[in-house]
Amino acid sequence: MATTLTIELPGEPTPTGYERSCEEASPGSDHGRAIRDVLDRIGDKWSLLVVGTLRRERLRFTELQRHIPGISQRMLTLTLRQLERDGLITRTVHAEVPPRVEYELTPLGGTLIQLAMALADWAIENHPRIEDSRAAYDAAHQR
Amino acid sequence: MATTLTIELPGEPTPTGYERSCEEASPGSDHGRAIRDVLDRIGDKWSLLVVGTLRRERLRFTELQRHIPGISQRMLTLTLRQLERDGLITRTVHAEVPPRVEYELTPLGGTLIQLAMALADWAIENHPRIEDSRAAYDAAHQR
DNA sequence: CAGTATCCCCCACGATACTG
DNA sequence: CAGTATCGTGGGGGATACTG
Repeated sequence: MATTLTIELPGEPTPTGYERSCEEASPGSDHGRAIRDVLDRIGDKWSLLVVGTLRRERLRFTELQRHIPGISQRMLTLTLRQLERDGLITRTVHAEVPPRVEYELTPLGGTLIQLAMALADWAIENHPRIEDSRAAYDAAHQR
Repeated sequence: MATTLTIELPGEPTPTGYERSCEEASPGSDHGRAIRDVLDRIGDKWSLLVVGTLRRERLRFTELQRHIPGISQRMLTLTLRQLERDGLITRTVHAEVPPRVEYELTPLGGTLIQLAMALADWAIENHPRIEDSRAAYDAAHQR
């Protein structure tokens, strides 16, 4: 069983949201705001990592913290709250002592994973080129 | 006329870079660094906008500034320098008076466009859901 | 025209301490 | 266990002025 992701690559101008939003002076437009909102979330330090960690299993607060080395309680809380507010994860409190709270991806959060994977694949494939370019640039411009 | 690119997304564990980097305590690992580097670039305020503006035409400094309302000279310069250092755009100085400097995408920069489009499409398609979720969350948690 | 150079502000994030 | 509350800091980014 495999999912199929289809991307339209316009040979002729079939303007995508991105193209249109670039034309029309991006920020301020509705599309500009949508893109900015999403970029703010995936561009921050922890969101994508949290989503990735939840991709297969529902996890508790402390378990998440163990899976994501370096994250502080504060940032884990904040990140989880934002993801919950945006409808990307759910937070379930079980009425027990001691308290048990579980987080899991929503379907919407699941679709974000596809994006994250495309991003990660591009990053990993092209990072060597980027590093080489940086080295060359630094060599040419240092004094 | 449009080309169709179809990608098989494995339903069974064929770990992608993203998945692997989530497993292995992302930051610190090589993949973690690659992803972070790319995220830092596309997550910032102007890079994606600059790349998008250059997607079809080579442009001069002032032209870029006109196409991207709100960007300051300083931020345009900084953004262009980083993109150039990462090998995503080229900077060509023509020996003329007055000076003429033109920026254009490299092939590597061109591949970034694909990413940007996937991102933008996801953002535009899902933004309504996100906004609804936010409204619901805020209504439920306000005091 | 295509940038530097300064100054300043805000806030994302980290560290630490405390709590229902 | 799963969080708040508080304090402090770095640097991303804006405004403005100046220059080869």
